[in-house]
Amino acid sequence: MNIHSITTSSTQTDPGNKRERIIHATIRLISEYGFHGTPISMIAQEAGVGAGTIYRYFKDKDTLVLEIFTQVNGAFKQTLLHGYDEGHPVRDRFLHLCRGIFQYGMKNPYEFKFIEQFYNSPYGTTLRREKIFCNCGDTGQDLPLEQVFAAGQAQQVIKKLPLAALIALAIGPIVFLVKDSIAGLIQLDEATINNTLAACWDAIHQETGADRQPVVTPSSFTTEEKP
Amino acid sequence: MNIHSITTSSTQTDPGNKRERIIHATIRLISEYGFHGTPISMIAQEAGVGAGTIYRYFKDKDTLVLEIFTQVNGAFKQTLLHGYDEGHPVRDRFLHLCRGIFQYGMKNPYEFKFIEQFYNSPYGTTLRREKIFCNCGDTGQDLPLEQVFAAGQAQQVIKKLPLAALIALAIGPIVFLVKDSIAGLIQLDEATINNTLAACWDAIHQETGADRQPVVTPSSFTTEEKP
DNA sequence: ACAGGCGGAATGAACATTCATTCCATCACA
DNA sequence: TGTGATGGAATGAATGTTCATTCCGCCTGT
Repeated sequence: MNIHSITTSSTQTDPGNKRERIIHATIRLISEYGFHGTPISMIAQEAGVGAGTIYRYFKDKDTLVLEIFTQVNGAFKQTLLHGYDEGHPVRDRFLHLCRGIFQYGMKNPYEFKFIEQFYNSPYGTTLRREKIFCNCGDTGQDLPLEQVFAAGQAQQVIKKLPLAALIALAIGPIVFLVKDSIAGLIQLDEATINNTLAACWDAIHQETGADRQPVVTPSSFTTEEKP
Repeated sequence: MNIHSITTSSTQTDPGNKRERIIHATIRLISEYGFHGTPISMIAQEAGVGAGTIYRYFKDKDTLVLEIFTQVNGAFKQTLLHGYDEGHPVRDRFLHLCRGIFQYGMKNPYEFKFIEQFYNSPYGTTLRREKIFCNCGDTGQDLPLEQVFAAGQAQQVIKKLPLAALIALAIGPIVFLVKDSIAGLIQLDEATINNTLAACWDAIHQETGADRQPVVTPSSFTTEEKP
């Protein structure tokens, strides 16, 4: 295949980039066909390696997928934190995270769908359950979304809803939209994205008397002013 | 394909019940393990029939699943229309439909997840794409959600966002929350459900001077919600 | 007695995993 | 520098398993 090239460091690390190729092939195929829908043979072909080679890098199919998930999920979370500033207002932090999810999905469609697939598999469900019921064993790498919600509730700018509901309201629409976009069902321009993210904020936003929209107040409705 | 419809008076045996059992077993298992993750043998065992019997009622596995999807999806849509009144205000109609999705998911978790699985499979994606690009071949059975959105936009009570975005904002959180609930990760009380649905409305709601709508009952017109 | 529904063993295709073999860069030695 | 030895990496045919589908003898209702 390759001529002498960069054979400098001898036989150690993955000359042909094979591990990388296997990983990418797996992500791409599983994101489309799911775990049981993508045989090892298909992965090998897509990666341009022999089937046996995969087992040189990964113990078995389960391990392969689990390892990829850990890596991809970690990178994803890392991406979200880029440019994230805890000092910013709650709304800004919220929008930053939501936009991050959005952009990650648009830029990494295969990884995004791979993560989705994983979370919706029995294994992913188990994992999520364990994460909730015993908060142990994690690096505290959790999405800072929870903290934003807590802060927002303390400031009374975010509705008093259970965490799960807030997460659903924030992330649900984004996942939905990104999937449609990836599938080629829609084309999103910048304005639509911004407006949709703002709408996610509207969903969780707790209105207070202080920040009511600066619009006309119908006098007929304001007869009672807090007796 | 066809089963002679039980030749006249067959008051006994088990003719209809078996088909039913096969269908339910398929829904339950596929909702959990996905299409490729549930072998025919597993379905047969769960249904309490021989593997061969399944082929007496369905041509092959694909047909089985497709037929079930058509049936379940139809019943689901039908459920949503129960008690639906086109004459009601936009917000009421919207909440009716959203609540319908929610309740259907809570009452029929296996069917709900089955539909999900199907829509997320390559076949489901193709189907959705066709549905969008050529609006042909359907019984006009579409979710009336689109009509609610159109009406709401005409009345300027719903944001001017692309249909896909509105759908994502409305349905995304519900699907998310129902899945969590089915997985046993959360327990939802009536108030939380109501508030979450209201939040979905907030997401798509276009504020005008005429309405401020904190969740409130008609009896008390207090616009302030703070104790 | 018999027509046809039924269960489940039979069948061949497809799958995950293994393994004997090939390949090739490096190196010892002349 | 040339030559052959060495060992890890790569491969795909081989292996045992599981799958979807078919087939056949049993059994039940009439």
